[in-house]
Order: sequence, then structure tokens, then C-alpha cells
Amino acid sequence: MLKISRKVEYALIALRHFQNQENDKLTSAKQLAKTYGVPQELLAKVLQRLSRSKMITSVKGPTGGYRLAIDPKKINMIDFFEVIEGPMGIMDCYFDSGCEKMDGCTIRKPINKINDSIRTMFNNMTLADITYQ
Amino acid sequence: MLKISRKVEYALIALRHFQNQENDKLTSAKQLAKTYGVPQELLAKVLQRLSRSKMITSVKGPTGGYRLAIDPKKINMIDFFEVIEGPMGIMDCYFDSGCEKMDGCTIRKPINKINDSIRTMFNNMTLADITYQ
DNA sequence: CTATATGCGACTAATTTTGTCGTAATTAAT
DNA sequence: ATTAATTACGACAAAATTAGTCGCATATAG
Repeated sequence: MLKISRKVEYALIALRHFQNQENDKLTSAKQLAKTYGVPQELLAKVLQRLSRSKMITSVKGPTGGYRLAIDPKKINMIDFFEVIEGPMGIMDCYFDSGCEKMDGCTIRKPINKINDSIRTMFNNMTLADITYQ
Repeated sequence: MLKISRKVEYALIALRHFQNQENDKLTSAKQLAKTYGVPQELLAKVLQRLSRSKMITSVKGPTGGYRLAIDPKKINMIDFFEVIEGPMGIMDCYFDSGCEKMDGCTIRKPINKINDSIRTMFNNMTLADITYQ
């Protein structure tokens, strides 16, 4: 519960790497995987998602690779998580039937408070807050 | 990722129920499961954990059951989560070998920042903040 | 033309979460 | 005393999610 997935970790590794490169220097998925000892295929998928969402830029062909597309200060953590994992905090309320027995659902509000708390926190946080220093 | 588990949900359901009861009124796991349409065995386990940690009181035998033991204002959300799920935010750093190649691990700090943010937030929050209203 | 990239979907494996079962101990009621 | 209902707890099974792999298409530098 409430733990970071490997995909997010791989994304953070890659992004920190790009931050420490010259702006236009490209790094391939293969290089990254080798350097940091992570599974290349999975890392590649994460990079592709980051690329599709314009957080990083991709260049195809040999000598191709990825580089940062925008300043991490402008990347919201919620957006970052959702690019990598899809919408978060979705609560499928499977008590709907039960809820009708009671007068009003007793659990939806508490759950939403927890989810909202997490969302609000990460919404006020950029990737730069996490990855710099 | 970052989502609430069913165990936590079942615990919240039970605790809200106890809050709306007279202080000394007991409710059995069976009653709770039936009322709210949740699996009895799993709910029972959650109640047992809450009981072991003295958040609720248990009475054995027929006519037995559970009731609130302490004021939800005094229950910290981190403690609550950890009673139900065990220690959270544990990051098994499986990059140890790779980290030696680089000068210093690039990923541990960011991960810890995320974990710490979550912990700090829930540390400043009581069960009452979540379940009342 | 070839080798090396990215892009993407389908598939498999591993792990975690969720749920079930069996059995013991406790105790109120008869 | 016996019975029935409860909590307590560990082992197991099923389901869901996450992690990782594979194959193939497309792009492009040399």
C-alpha cells in the first residue's frame, strides 16, 4: 500500500540522468539500462510514455535516444505519476449495493479524504522538488 | 500505486460503525460483515489486528464483539495504516550493486523524498480527521 | 543495405492482495 | 456439563496487479 512502483523508479533514474547531461546530449534506453542495471525493455516502455507525453524528446535511428524536453520544475508530480501509471486514486466503489441498505455510504467520504490528501500534496510538488539535490 | 487497500477500507467501515454506536455497545464481526456486505473472515482479521493494537476492545463468547477502545482523535493515521498493513514505505534498494558503479546512488534520495512526504502528511492526521463528518 | 534506434502490443512470470478454511480458546445460556 | 456463538490465528488458495519478456514494425545514420 502507498508504495512506489518500479516503473516510477525507472523513470526517476532516467530523468535524473538527463538532468545531469548537457541539454542536447542523447542517451539511449540501452545505455541507460546498462548503466543503471535495470531491465531494458521495461525502461524503454517508461521512456516511450514520457516521450508520448512530451516530457522527454525522442530521436530515432542509430545515434538516437532521449533527452529532457521541458524543465522538471514545470512537471507536476500528479501528471508524472499518471503518465507512467495511468489515472491514480480511482476508487471503484464496490459497495454500491450495500450502500443502498444504509442511509448513505459510510466509507466513500473517508476514502476520498485520503485520496484527496495524497493528490493535493503531489499536486503542489514538481519533479524538480523530488529530483534536485 | 498509492491506492487504499481493502483491509484499510474494511477497517474504516468498522470504525465508523463503532463511532455511531453507544460507547459500550458491542458489534460482532458477523453482524458487521452482513450489514456492510464485506467478507467476514477478512474483516475479522482486520478487527483482530485493531484489537491487538488496543484501538478497539474485544469481548469473547456469545454476545461478544468489538467496540471502540480509544478516541479516534488519538489515533495517528500512520499507526492506523501500519497496524493493518505492517510497516509502510519500505524501499528495498535493489540497486545496491549498480550504485557502486556510479558515484553515489541517484535514486534513493528522490524515493525517500516521496515516501517522507506521504509519511509526514499522514503523521499530522488522525483517524478522526478522516472518519468524522 | 545494414545496423541500431524508438514504438507498441501481446504474452508470461512473479509478487502482492484478497479471500477462504480449519481449528483452538472463551463464555453466555440452557 | 453441553451447546452454540464468539474471538484468535495460522495455513492455504484464488484473484489481481505488477514486473518483465518477446516479436515485429518503423525510422534513420552510416
